[in-house]
Amino acid sequence: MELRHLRYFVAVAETLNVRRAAERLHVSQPPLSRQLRDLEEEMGARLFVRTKQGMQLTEAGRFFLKETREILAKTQRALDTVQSAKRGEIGRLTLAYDGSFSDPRLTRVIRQFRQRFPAVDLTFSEMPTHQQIRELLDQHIDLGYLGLRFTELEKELQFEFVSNPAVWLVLPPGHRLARQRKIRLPSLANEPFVAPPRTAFRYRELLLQYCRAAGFEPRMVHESNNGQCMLEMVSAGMGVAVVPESFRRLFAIEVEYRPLALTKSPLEIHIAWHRENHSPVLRSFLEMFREQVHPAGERG
Amino acid sequence: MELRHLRYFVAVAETLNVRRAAERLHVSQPPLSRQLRDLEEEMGARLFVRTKQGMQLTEAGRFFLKETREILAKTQRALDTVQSAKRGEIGRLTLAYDGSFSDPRLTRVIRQFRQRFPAVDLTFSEMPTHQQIRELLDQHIDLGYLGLRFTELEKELQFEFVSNPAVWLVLPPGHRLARQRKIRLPSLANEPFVAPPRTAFRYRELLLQYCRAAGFEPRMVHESNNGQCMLEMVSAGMGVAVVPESFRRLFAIEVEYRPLALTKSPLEIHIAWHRENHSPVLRSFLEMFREQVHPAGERG
DNA sequence: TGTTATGATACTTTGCAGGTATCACGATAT
DNA sequence: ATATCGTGATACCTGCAAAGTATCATAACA
Repeated sequence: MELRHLRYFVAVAETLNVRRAAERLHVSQPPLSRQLRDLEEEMGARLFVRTKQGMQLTEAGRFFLKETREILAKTQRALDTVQSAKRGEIGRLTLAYDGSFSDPRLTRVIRQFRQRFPAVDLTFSEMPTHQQIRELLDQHIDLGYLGLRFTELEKELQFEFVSNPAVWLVLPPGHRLARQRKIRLPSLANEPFVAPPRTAFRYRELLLQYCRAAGFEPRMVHESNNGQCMLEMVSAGMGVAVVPESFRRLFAIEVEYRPLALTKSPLEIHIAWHRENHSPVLRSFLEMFREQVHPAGERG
Repeated sequence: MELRHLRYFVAVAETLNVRRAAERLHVSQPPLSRQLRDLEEEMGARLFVRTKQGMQLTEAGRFFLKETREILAKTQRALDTVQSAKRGEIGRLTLAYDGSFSDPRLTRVIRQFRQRFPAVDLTFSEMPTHQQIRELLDQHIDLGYLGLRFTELEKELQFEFVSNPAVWLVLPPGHRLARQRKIRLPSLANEPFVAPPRTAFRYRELLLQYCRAAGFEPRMVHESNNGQCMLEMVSAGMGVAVVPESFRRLFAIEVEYRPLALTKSPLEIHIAWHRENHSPVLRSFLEMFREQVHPAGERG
């Protein structure tokens, strides 16, 4: 039995007239008669009684009609579902972000996405950059939001630049440099630095490079475990630190923020996904994210 | 799209291996590959990603698999339903009985049938014989339970003899004939007869024939509208009547019943159905009814 | 480096859906 | 009565597409 048989059966059951049904189906009458007969033979039951004028459904036929209509409707829905899935309006999306680089644009996109595609099961979790890389490679998450670029290292991943968030100098309250409004790197030559967490080793490397370019080797002290910890240490007077601007919003810790005069921020926010991840849901999300980050008028 | 595509898709989705799926489907591998490709092309979406080792479902594929399984299960159920309907285990059955010939065997069969085929929507209603004939001819009811035979008249109907219920003479209380235990027809030559209802004209005709055969023309008085009315009239002393034995159970009216010595009862209970009614439910009912009326050991 | 698995492709065969012509039969009109 | 129309069924032909055979490209694996 094929769907063709069901489609033909419904047409005849609805018109109770083989010729008109054939017309509606855009076939000639004899093949339709034949298919009907085949269908009846296959299930070993009459679905119609052939009377003088037209056909009449049998008891079995009436039941079959009801179920057949449901089957055909269900196949139509299945096709629609696939279309939706294809357009990325359905499915699952797992994304991660590095809390140190919290970006209101990201949460805004997520909110929008939830609204536009309510059928998508969207989960996201906080995760440091280095862990995101691992999870992306294992295809455990669909999209990462990373504080640094790893392009050269990870050929299996696709990176897309988002922004260069500024970095700020953080001073203990009342620090002598706090009197200046803007501070240049060389002024920090003799300051102890609160080191970024070991996990953010690439950021640390970049900081070192900048300092060396400014002509000094920074003295790293009291390595911290996370952003909050870094600020606590600075607040306690253990040293100065250089942190992403997002920290100002994230932590309510009593420290002084000062702009740092740098030719270019060491930070590069990227989103990243696995090259072999062709999920249409991901594509939909990327589209929406790009629109948020580079609104239509702002391009080129 | 045909069910074939769905069956093939499920097999491949379950094995994630085209060759093994082909084996399971008893086809060779290339046609299966081709059908899969056709299916994907038709809905313009990839259902599988072809990787090094075997196939992997896409997001769309996973959704489609779920719905496809439901569709296939539903078609199976539809086929089963038709089989049940064919065996008369499902459907509708409308039957009527003439209350004047109420028969405990009929209600017993109905009770049994309800139990055995709970999925059958069984309705039955009281209806005088002549009306049943009309409704049978119009195919408004499936089965009638009639007090008289109409075989010669109604070629479109199929009759089946059930029984010859006895008729009883009904006398007003204290009537002179009530002293005899059994009464022969000629004794009634001079009695006024309470006539059966006009609708039961065939019964009336038969009664007349019997009386004429006994050598007298009965004097019919006070034509009644129904059985109850007949007995009321007899009870009021307006005359005598000849009624089916079921009246003794049906009506609690103060009259005297006496056996009537007749060579053969004028009553012939038949069941009847339309010749073109091939409803399997009807056939199931008939089978059960016959078993009740002529139990297995009693035949031949 | 051969062997064995994977799925895809090229080509042939064949089964069957669909087409045309026609029949049998009944209803209806003439 | 007879012709005409409408019903579905049947016989037969055609063509397409599903299924089969043989083979390839590729990757995993021994």
